[in-house]
Amino acid sequence: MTVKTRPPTIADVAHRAAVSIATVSRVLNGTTPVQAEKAERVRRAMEELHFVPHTAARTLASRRTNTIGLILDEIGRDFFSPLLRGIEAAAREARYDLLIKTTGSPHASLASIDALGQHNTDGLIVFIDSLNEKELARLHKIGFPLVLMHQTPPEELDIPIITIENKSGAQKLVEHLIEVHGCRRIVFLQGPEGNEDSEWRERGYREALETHGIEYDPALITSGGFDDEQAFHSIQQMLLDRIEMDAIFAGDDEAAMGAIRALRMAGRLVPADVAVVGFDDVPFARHLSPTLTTVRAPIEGVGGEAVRQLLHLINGEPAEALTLMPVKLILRESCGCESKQASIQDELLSSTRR
Amino acid sequence: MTVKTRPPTIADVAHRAAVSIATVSRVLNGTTPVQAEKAERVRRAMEELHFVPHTAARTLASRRTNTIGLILDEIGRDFFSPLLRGIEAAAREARYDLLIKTTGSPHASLASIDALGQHNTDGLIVFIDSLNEKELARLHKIGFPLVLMHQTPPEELDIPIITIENKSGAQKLVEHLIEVHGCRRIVFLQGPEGNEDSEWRERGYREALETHGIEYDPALITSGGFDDEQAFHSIQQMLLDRIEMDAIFAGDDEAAMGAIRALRMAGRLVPADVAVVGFDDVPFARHLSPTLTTVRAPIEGVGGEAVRQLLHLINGEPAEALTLMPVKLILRESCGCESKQASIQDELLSSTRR
DNA sequence: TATACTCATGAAAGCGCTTTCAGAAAACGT
DNA sequence: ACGTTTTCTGAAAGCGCTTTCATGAGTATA
Repeated sequence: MTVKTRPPTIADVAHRAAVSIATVSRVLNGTTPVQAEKAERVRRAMEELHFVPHTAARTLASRRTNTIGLILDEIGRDFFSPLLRGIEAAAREARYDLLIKTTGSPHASLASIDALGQHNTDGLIVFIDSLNEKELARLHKIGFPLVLMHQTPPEELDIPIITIENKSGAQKLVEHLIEVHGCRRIVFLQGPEGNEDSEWRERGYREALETHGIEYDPALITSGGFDDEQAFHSIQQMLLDRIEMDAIFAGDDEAAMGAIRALRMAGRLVPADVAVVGFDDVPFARHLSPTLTTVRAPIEGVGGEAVRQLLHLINGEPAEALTLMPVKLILRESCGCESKQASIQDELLSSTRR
Repeated sequence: MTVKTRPPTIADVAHRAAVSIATVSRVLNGTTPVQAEKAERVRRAMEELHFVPHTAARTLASRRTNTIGLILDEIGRDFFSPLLRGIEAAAREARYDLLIKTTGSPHASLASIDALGQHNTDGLIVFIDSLNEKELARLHKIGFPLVLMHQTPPEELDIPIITIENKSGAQKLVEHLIEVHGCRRIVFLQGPEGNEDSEWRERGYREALETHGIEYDPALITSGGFDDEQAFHSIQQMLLDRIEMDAIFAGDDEAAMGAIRALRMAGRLVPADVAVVGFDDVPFARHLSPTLTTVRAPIEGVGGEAVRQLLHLINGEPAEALTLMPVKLILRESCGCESKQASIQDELLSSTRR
C-alpha cells in the first residue's frame, strides 16, 4: 500500500490538455459542442490521468445526485431478491446509482431516512410501511419524487404506487380450487396485520366464494403471517379444532410451506385430502414436494416499473398513479393438478429439449 | 404537489439562531464545544426549519463520503439475501451509507466501477470476480480501502479477504457420510469453473477421503455449477453411465436439489439408496423433502465482518488479512440421519401416486 | 493590576465541479 | 466590405458545507 495520492481533478486535466476547466466539464457532460481537436486532447488527458469526476462536487454544483434511494424495512428477505434485481437493473440502465436504506423496524424514526431524502437522492422508492405517513407527506409536499410499492398512499396524496394484481390473482386461484377441484371449504391464511397485499388477496378470496355461491365462513380464516412457522401453528390449531377443510389458500408461499408441514404431520395428504396453494411463486415453490400451485408475481418487474415511474417524476414528467402488474396462475401438484408422474414427464421433456 | 422549495441551508439555520455558520457546523458535528445556550438555539432552529445537511456539500468539504461501496456481479441471487442483510446492518451500525453496484457480468468494464471508487465511497467491498484484477491493483496501489469476499486477492496484494471455512466444512460433511453412514463412493459436484469456494470444498472432500483411506476416483467428480439444472443433468448422466454411488456431496444446496430430483426420477431413494448433502444451508434446505443435510455458512456474518474490516482500513487501522468464518454441520434427513420423517415422506409419495 | 493562557466564536478560504456570462473568432448575409 | 449571427471558449461566480486562523472575551497566574 503506497501513500494515498490526491486524485486528479478537473483542473489537472484542463492544465494537461491546455484548455480551461469549463471546456473539460463540457466534454465530460457533452453540454456544449467543443472543437473536435480540443475534445480529443481533453479525453486523452483524462485517460492518462485516470481522471474520475468527483461525484459530490458534481452533485453540489449541478443540484442533482444521480442517485435513487430505496427504503425498506428489512433487507434480505427472500422476497427482496428479485425486487432488488429489478430495481438495480432499471437504475443501472438509466445510469443512476442505488442507495439502499433499511429502517430496521417498520415505522422507524425518520431521522436516518431524512438524510436519504432531498439532497442525497433525486427520488425515493418506498416499500410497504418503511416510512411513516407524516414524513411521506412532508416529502411529497415539498415536491420530492416519491414512489410507493405495495402500499397505497395515505390520505389524499397522489403518490404513484406500483403493486401486483393481488385481488384478481387470489380470485383466479380460489376459483380454480372451486371449479376444477370441487373444493368448498377453503381456508384462508391472512398475512401480517394490516398488510395490504394480504387484504387484497382476501378480497379476491371472498369474491371467488361469492361468485360461486359459497358462504363465507369466518371459522376458515386465520392468520398465517406470510410466515412458515405461524402458518404451521395456525393450521395445526385448526386441525386440533377439527375444522373441516378441503383446501388452504395460504396467503403466500412461505405460509403454504408451513401449512403443508402441519397437514403432513397430522397425516393429511396433500393434495388428496387437502389442496394447498400459495402466492408469489418464490424460487423454491417448484422444489417443494408436492410442488406448489401458486400465483406468479412479476416481482422483478415491479422493481423495474417502480424505477421507471420514479424517473418520470424526477424528470418532471407525469407518472402513472397506479401500476398494477399482472400475475399468472401456476398450476402444480399441490392443488391436485399435476400428478407426480406428469411433472416428472415434464422434467424429462424439458431436459431432452435442451 | 406544491412548488419545489429550496431546502434550508446551514446559513438559514445560522441566521435564525443568530450565530455564524461555523457554529452551526460545530454543533452539527460536535467538533468543538459550543456554548450550551447557543447550541440549543441552533438545534431548535434546525428542527424548526427541517434542516438536513446536504451530504454532497459535506462530502466535498470534508473529503469523506461516509459511504461504503459494494460491488457484485449480480444482485438478487438467493445467496445474497443474508449477505446483504449482514452488510447493511453493519454499515448502518457504523452510520455509513451503502451504495450498491452490480457489474452485470463478471469481469465487466471498469468504467462504471471506477465511478464507485475513490470519491464516491470511502471503501469498497468486492465480491468474487466482480472487479478485474487490474483495477483492483490500481485502487489498492493508491491506498484505497478494499476488502474481498470469497476471493483470494490476486498476486501479492495484501487486500483483506473474508470467506468461510469451505475446506473444513466440506471435510466434516464428507467424513460424516463416511463414518456415520458408511458411504464409500461419494460423488462431488463441482461449482462453476474457477470458483474458489468450490475449489476449497473439493480439497476438503479429498482430504476426507484420504483420511479414511478411500481412493479418489475422478469418475465421481462432475460439474454441478452450484446450479439446480446443471446438477440435475450431471447426475442424470452419471446414472445413465451406471456409475456406482452411495452418496452425493453436491457442492452447494442448489445443486443438491437438482441431484435429488435426478435421483428421484431414476427411482433411487434418498437417502436409502443414495445420501445427498449440500452446502450453505439456504432457507429452503429444511423445507425440501427429504430435508437437506448441509453445512451452515454464516453468510450474514461474512457480510458484517467484511464491513468491519473495511472500516478498519478506512480508519487507518490494521485489518485482518484473512477472516475465516466458521461453519456448522447441519444434519437432517437427506444423509439418513433423521429418519423419523422418512415414513411420512413415503406416505406422501404414495398419496400423490394414486 | 498586568501577563499569560484558555476557550468559544466568526470570517474566510477552499473542496471539485457546473453554469452563467461575455467576449473572441468564425461564418454568414447583403 | 461591413454589420449581423452563430460558435466556441475562458473567467468567474457559486453549490453548501468543513476547517483553519485570528480575535476578543474570560479566567487563572504572578
